Amino acid sequence: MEARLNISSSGGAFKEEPACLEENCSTEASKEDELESAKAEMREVREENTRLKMMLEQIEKEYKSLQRHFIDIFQQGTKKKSNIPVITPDERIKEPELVSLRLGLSPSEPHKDDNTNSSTIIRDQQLNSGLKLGLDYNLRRSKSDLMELVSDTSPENSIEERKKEEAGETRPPSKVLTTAESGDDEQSQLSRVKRARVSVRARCDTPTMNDGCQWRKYGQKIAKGNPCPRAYYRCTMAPACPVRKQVQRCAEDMSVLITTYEGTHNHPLPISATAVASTTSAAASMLLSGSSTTQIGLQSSDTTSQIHGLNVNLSENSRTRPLYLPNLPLPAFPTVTLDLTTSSSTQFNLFSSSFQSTASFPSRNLSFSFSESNILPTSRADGSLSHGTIPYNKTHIGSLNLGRPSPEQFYQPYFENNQQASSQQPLTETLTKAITSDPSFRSVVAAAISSMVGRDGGETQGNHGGGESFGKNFK
DNA sequence: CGGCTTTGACCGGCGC
DNA sequence: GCGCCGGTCAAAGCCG
Repeated sequence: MEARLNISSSGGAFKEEPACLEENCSTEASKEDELESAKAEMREVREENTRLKMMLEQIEKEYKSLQRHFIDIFQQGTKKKSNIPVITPDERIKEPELVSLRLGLSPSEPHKDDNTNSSTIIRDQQLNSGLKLGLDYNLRRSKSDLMELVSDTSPENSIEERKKEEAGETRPPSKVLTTAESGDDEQSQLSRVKRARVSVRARCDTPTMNDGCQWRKYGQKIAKGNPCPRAYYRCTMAPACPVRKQVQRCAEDMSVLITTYEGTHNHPLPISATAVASTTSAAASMLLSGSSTTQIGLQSSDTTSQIHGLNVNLSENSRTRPLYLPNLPLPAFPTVTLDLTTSSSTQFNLFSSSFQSTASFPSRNLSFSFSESNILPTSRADGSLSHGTIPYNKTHIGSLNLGRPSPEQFYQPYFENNQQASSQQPLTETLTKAITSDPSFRSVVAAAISSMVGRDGGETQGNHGGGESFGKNFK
């Protein structure tokens, strides 16, 4: 703001101090002018402050409206599942790992005006600029399409596999991968996309996380730099499912379990597994979409910003590994990591890292922060959402718990206090549903993510398979 | 008995 | 070419 402290050079009257020098009297007069201008400035500041307060009130109203909607979803979910214990605020306080979506202002810090206002502008600008972004996992598909529903790190990949299936090819999972990796440049591109991995870091006491899928261990290795063995699992829900995962404990913090998913399921999944897979798919898609986006606007060093309450960490760490992955070697393929381990602020970090050859995959470091003081969203028991659901999920919800109980505990720190049916609902599902069920939420997340991905990120998303998975348009 | 885990062997990529 | 390392295979054993 321009300071208008005009120093008047006009002479003033010398009434009380006739002996004063002309210079001193001139200073006295200019002080009065200064006082006046200061008063005027204060008035403007007050008006500006009033405007800001009004804006803040409006934002708070929007936030509370969203929060009510959030709570409604949560309560409806708990009502339909009468055996689900309702989480009381006290329980939430007791459980440090309990995470809840904090989109918008933090209740504990509701007056961060600058961030809020600026982020509102950013959101509006980005939404007006035709943002295309999505987080849902496309529940509108037919059952046949479900064969390629989840972990759609690449729609092309799905098409490729579908062609193989149509041709009656039955290859061992490893053969499928190796076949896809050979060939011309286009196939090379596909393979690069195909090999995108999603790593999930979460505090977990059990050997593996319960992600809703059935896995069979097929190998174990001691990886260099980590005394903890790395276990290799293969999806056994379908005979030829190529999806694999690697499970390894973090060397620095043994309580942190690092699960890396790779591949695309070629079979329908239970809704719990769908949630996890869709979330990882979204992360992978975001990473892969970044292959054609620029880093304009990103700072060279790791940056944390707040956009609508989302802690967005942007980093260009294509060469530097994250600090909290000190013992993981740089993988040959782009990797997105969902970090659910931050206990203090309970952050949901999402970043990609680890590029071996070139930085063709721009690194992303998102940190979705969740406030402990908010209510954790719980999906409805019937999975009904505004985005619709698929008959498969409805008919298979009951079957989720019929099979052999998996020893895995997904996001166990949270779910250990909720051992009823709600414990079968992975956190990612609730988050996904919470986001996808509310356009405002989607806008908020869209603004946050788009600010990181860049303007062409949405377009790139759309090019990844006509709206499949993460590439769905928000509107 | 079927499915799973364990574990040593094997293979291929990569760097020197 | 050689060694290292990650990833996979497959036989053996375990378990419900």
